[in-house]
Amino acid sequence: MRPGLTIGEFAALTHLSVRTLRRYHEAGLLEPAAVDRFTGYRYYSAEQIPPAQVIHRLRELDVPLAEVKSILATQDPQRRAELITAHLQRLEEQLDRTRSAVVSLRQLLRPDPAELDVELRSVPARTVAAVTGQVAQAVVLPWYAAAMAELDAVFPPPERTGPPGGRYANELFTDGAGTMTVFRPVREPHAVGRVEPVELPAVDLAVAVHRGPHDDIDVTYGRLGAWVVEHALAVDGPVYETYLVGPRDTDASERWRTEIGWPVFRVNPD
Amino acid sequence: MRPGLTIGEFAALTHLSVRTLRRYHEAGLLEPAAVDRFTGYRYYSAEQIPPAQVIHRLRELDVPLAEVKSILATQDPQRRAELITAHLQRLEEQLDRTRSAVVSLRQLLRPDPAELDVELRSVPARTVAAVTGQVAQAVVLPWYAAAMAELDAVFPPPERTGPPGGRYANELFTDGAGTMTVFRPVREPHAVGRVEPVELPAVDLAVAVHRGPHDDIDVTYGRLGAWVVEHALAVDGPVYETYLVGPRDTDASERWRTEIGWPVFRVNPD
DNA sequence: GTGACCCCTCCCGCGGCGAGAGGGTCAAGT
DNA sequence: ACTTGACCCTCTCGCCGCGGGAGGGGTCAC
Repeated sequence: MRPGLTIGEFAALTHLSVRTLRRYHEAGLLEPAAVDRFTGYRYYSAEQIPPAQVIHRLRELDVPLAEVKSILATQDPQRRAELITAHLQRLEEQLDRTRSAVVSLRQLLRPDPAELDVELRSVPARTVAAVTGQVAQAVVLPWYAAAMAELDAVFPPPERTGPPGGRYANELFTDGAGTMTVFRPVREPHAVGRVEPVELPAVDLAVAVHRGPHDDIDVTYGRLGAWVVEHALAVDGPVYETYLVGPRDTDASERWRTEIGWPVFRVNPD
Repeated sequence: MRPGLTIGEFAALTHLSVRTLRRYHEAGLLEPAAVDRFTGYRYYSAEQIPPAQVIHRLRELDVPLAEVKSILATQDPQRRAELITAHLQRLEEQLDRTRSAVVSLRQLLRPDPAELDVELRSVPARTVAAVTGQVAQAVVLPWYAAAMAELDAVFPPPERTGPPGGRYANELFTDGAGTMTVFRPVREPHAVGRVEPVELPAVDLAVAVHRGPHDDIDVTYGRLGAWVVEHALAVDGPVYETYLVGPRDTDASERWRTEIGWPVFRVNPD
């Protein structure tokens, strides 16, 4: 009497490798229908083919094993579908990043980029309405969107005295986490919810304008950085962005204008 | 006199992390403009910002460091663009696989799949025109396309006596490498180029027809496998596919018909 | 001179898989 | 009953690119 399919047969049926099946057993993802107590041989049944395939597909979508496990453990198909769509959404975001990188790369490899106009500007201290937060790990964009929405809600157009902006710690870019502030100059800053009045200190900024969508904004950052260094300056402190024309103003992303301001100070060339 | 930018300053300018810059140095990807002989301090120059950014973008596209290195080492921009497009193409293929996995997953999670019609068929030995090869590692599809094209070229329509097919070792699916044969029954098989007459042995096949594009063909494979096991049979040997209606016949992929034949034998239930 | 930062090197962990070593088991043929 | 060869077992290591931490030294402004 055969106790079921051997691991090799099951591997052939599911198009998974033997090693992989063993790992899935070990991880508790796909328990063999029977395991011989004495030899340790794994035996599978035909009913295990569909779950094995589900795992296979999820892995092709780079769903981590732990998450696959929790998906399989979820009985409710509704809930299960949600978990899957959540992951698919993450894939979409990653795809967006990939697209950005391609655009950015093309820009970088373009033979003759137009000259970048950089202006040195001393900005006096000013008090603005702002939302500040310690943002971690890849939730930067959602946080930004929520903060900006809150700001917009609290201060309707007649209150606003200039375009919105943001102040971003450098660690945000290098480490993916750090302090960020989203702000807008308004007639009378006051505290509502997360929004509160904040005094931005006086700074000397090297300012350049990035044109178009933000896919390749890092290219402009880099060119601004190079300019700063070549002019014997050093950068210091969080960077400022001002959204002169942004997605809130026009759908035509090629008309967006983003002002980048990097705090600088003169280096003593001794 | 400052010898250049410190690694921390350079990190802020390029939005790369300090650790990552050190790794790139170690890997020979981005040599600092100067390294202090005594302290080991790395110093970078403004001219290194663009290459650093290129590396950054390529890494976002998951180009392995080794390949990034070879891209940077390539002087000829023409050649360089080729390397990059080659990688972008790989990304496209991966995207296709992802799409397939999504389709396949949906299919698997569908509550009530239609009954699968399976037929047991004894196929006598026959001699066909075939291209055979040891195919390795993810070049399966290109190899298939080339082999089929060669076959089509050698045997024009009047010579053909049936739809084309393939015979695929199971390891192809589990390990991604193995022996595959692409064949077509023709009036008079003869050797031309890689094409040669091959006698396919007689086999007992469990046969099912997969309808539609091949994205979710693994689902049909799994269901056929389950059927085979439930009918007290065991699978053995390479699987056969017959392309009743394929991309060569119609662009409407939902009308494709692929016959899957799995060699089986009766299990002694003693 | 002293403290606050910055920088250095070296080592480990992560995730999912392949690969190999070293050894036991199964089933068919002698 | 015994051999043989295919199959199965466990365990450990390597891959890739990055982060994190330990432990130690350098730089610079007060």
